[in-house]
Amino acid sequence: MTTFSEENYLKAIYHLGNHGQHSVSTNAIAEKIETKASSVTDMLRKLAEKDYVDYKKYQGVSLTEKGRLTATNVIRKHRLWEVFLVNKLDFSWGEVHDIAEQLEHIKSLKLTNALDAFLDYPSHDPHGDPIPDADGNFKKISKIVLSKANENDICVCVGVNDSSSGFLKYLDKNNIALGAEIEILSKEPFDDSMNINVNGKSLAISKLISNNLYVKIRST
Amino acid sequence: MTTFSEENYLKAIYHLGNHGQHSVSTNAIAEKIETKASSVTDMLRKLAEKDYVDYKKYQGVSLTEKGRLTATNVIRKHRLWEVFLVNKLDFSWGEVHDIAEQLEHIKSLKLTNALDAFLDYPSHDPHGDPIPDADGNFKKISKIVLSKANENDICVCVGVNDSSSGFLKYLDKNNIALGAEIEILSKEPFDDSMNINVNGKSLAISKLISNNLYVKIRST
DNA sequence: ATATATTTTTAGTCTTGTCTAAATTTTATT
DNA sequence: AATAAAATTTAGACAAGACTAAAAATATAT
Ligand SMILES: [Mn+2]
Ligand SMILES: [Mn+2]
Ligand SMILES: [Mn+2]
Ligand SMILES: [Mn+2]
Repeated sequence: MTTFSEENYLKAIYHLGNHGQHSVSTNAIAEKIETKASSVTDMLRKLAEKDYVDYKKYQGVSLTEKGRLTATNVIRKHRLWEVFLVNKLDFSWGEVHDIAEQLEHIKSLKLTNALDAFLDYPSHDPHGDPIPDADGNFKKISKIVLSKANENDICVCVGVNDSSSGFLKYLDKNNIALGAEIEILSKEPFDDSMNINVNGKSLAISKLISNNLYVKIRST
Repeated sequence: MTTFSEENYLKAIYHLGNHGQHSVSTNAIAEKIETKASSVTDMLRKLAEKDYVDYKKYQGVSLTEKGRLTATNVIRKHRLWEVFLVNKLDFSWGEVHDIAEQLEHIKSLKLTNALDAFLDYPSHDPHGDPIPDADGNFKKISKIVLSKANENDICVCVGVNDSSSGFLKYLDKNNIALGAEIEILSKEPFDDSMNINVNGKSLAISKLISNNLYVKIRST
């Protein structure tokens, strides 16, 4: 049985290592989890002891299969609960993350599966992030960051890279939600800003915005 | 902010003191929470320090208003989550308690209230226990223990005193659920057993059963 | 009233997860 | 290759929450 803290470390290693593929540095974990590097070292030894990670001193850390499965299960629960909060309890997409951080640690396989069924087996959470199945498998979708789209492209918003409530509020204010159609009117090479058309209104967005919005190109 | 452990102690004191009315002994808490008396003493000092309880050495402990409110809020969440699991996710009433023990510690007033609304403001949980409102107020219903009913009484099952999965399974096996109509056919004074009629079938039940079933007398 | 039994508290230890400060290893720079 | 810088680990401490064993207070029984 894993503790809350162990689960948070596994999740961090998973995300930092890009789906648990490559290994991760102590400092990166410390920064992500907002703790000290020495605390991370202690925890890595413990996780290695329990076979959740492969760890050799000074060499970084990577998830074992057991660790990867634990991490994806926590992520699965996190995202299912986010869907529940938005779809069933009418929360906005900016309000759900902190609550999901708590709910993701509830231990009951039956509950997770029942929730999944109750929500009609959603494939993505309210921020466009894919929900892994019980075996930790994601379906990959081909999404690009909006800044990579070209002039005259018409795209659909399919996700956000930054789920902070500040960014989400900005999007709400400008009526950009998942599924919104975005047309690239022009791109300004000097500062990488772009003019887009969304919901009939034109809008100038900075590089910071376009780098954090995922889209799918619909047509050209 | 209260920890999980603090909340469990407050809940125990609340229940043992009969809705936080009278004071509770160290040993009683230890037994309820399945911990040692010395651990209880430590925690009581901490809870007193934080003004959740009134505590004087060797004199037992009672909840302050702040403590009572915290306890009822945890109980509120526990019972709302039980309703959610049974009514929305189709869990049986014997499966929900352990999961609710986890969910009751999730901290979000907005979530609790949204859940309450989503469930249509239920007044009782799946075991017939009343759900307090946000201010910690219960509506009292007049229920008696089945053993107190008289021959020829016709009653409705409104709750259980023992929520253990063993007892609930016994009830399920005999088709006794909340709302079931129970007729007292006869009472045996020697061992306090009774013959009842439930759903057309007659059934002999021991004192242990009739002492743990709450009913309301419907007619005579 | 005194002795005995029970309850409760204290003292000291342990584990988990965190921290600071110091030591060590690795990486980068001259 | 030697040195400086950065990253990582170790050593030692602390708080929360638990435990055991011993001491102290309260309750019970003679
Ligand atoms: Mn989230
Ligand atoms: Mn999300
Ligand atoms: Mn319960
Ligand atoms: Mn209940």
